[in-house]
Parts: sequence; C-alpha cells; structure tokens
Amino acid sequence: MIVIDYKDRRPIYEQIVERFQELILKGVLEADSQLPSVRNLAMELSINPNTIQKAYSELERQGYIYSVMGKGSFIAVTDRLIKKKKEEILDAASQLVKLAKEYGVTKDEFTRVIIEGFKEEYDD
Amino acid sequence: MIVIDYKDRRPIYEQIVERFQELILKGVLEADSQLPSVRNLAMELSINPNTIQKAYSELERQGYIYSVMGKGSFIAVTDRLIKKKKEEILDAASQLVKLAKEYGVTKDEFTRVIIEGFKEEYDD
DNA sequence: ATAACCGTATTAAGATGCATAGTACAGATA
DNA sequence: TATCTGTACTATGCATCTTAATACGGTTAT
Repeated sequence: MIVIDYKDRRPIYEQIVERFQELILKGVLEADSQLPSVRNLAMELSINPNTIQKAYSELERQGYIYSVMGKGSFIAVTDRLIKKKKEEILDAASQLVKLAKEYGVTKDEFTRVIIEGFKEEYDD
Repeated sequence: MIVIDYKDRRPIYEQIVERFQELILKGVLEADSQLPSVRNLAMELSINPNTIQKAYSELERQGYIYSVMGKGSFIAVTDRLIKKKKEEILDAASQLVKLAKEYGVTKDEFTRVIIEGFKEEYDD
C-alpha cells in the first residue's frame, strides 16, 4: 500500500502524505474506514512513529483524514477534495501552456501531445 | 536581473541556477557574453560568493555556461538546450494528461483550458 | 612588474529540517 | 486491568545549505 523511495530526495513524511492523498482521492480507501495505526504503520515501514505522526497531522490539516483520541485515524469525505484536485490539474495545464508559449512551443505541437495522451487505451 | 525569494523554500543557489537558465533559454543573455563575476554578483545580492560559485558550477555542469580561469564565466551556445527544454515541456504535458485521466478530468475540460491558454494575447 | 580583477579550492562554523529514540499522558476497548 | 489508540515532548544524530575566511593560479590594465 505504502512504499518509501529512499532515492527520492523528498522527506519520508511527504511521500506518505502524497501516497495517502492518491489512495483517498482515487477511492481506494473509503470514507470513514480506518487507517493503520501510527505505531503499526511505522513498524511495517521500519521507520519511526513520529514520522508517521507527522504525515497524519498533515493529512488531517488538509482535510483528508480525521483522528479520534484513543480510537484511531479515519478517511474523511472526499467530494470537495476531488473537485479541488481537478481544479489543480487544470490550473497546472494552464500554467504549462503559458510556459510552452514562452519557449516557443506551438499550439500544434502541444495539442498533438494532448490528443495522443487522451487517445491511449486504458491499461488498468 | 536576479532576485532571491527568501519565502521560497528552495535553496538560494538553485533559484539562481533556474533564473539564469530562464534568461539564457529565452535569449535575454546572448552566447559568449559575460556573466557577472562570482564576487560581484554575491555583493549585489548580499549573499556569500560560495553560493554563487555553487550556482555557476551547476550551470556549467549542465552546459549553460562555460568558465575560463582568470577571465570569467560566459554564456554557452543554447540551441541544443532550447530543444531539450521544449521536449521537457511536452513530456510534462503528457504526464499531466495521464494524471488528468486518472482523476476523471475529461478531454473536453482539458482541451478547453489549452485552447484558451493559446488564444490569449501576448502581453510582452 | 604589480595591482586588481577573474575562477577555483579548502576548512570551519552556524542554522535548519528530517528522522530517530525514548518517555509520557489521555482516551477507548476487550 | 491490559492493551490498544492518538498526542506531546525532549534529546540526539545527520545531511544540506549558507556563511566566513583564506588561499592559489591565471588574466589584464596601468
């Protein structure tokens, strides 16, 4: 479920945050289902509980999960987050077009890649 | 010409590298023209010469500039680098499409943003 | 020649962020 | 009551970034 890439220069807790965001937004983890406990996940990944704690705190701050003292951490409702994610992707696209224009990438070259990308078959 | 953003969490030398890459790729700095000296630029930006040195070393490693002992640092020929940059942008576009598909952004939504981005007037 | 400028190298110190280790407290549950 | 949960705190080690000071080799203008 969670894999740490030690070649990645980003901190471990950030990798964990991003991975859970992905699992949550894609619906792999359902709302109100329980996450692995801080200590368990730390054990499983062979890292320190404090690092997991830091990741969970960040996920809670961003609204992806909620934690209950003594009970555990749980997946939050994600409708709003999914919508936000889509907007971020479209913003990124807009930014990329801006960059493309600055460096002389033509509309044709660009749209060709887009069309091609959407044309591909689904492998999963 | 060069501005350091201390709110940016990336290291200073990296900001300098990126800024010069931009100026070089966009042709603001012409081939074989001289860059500010390590000590002068450090003075101007109120930072340590070693930090500039680190940025220049990285720029040289990447082929953006070349340095000559006792003379100075100079802009390299950039044709190859510009081509590479365009390819990177198209790769990024391809990656973004992949992401968009994963999160259910439709082809229509996506292309609308692209078209709109290319439609805009040039402000510079 | 010599002073003033260039790039380059080295060593030492401080600051910061990340991760670990250990301990402790509060609440839930079997 | 024992064991699980989240949470908090301090201390330590480590890597990276930045600064500081000094030094060396090469170029250039006076």
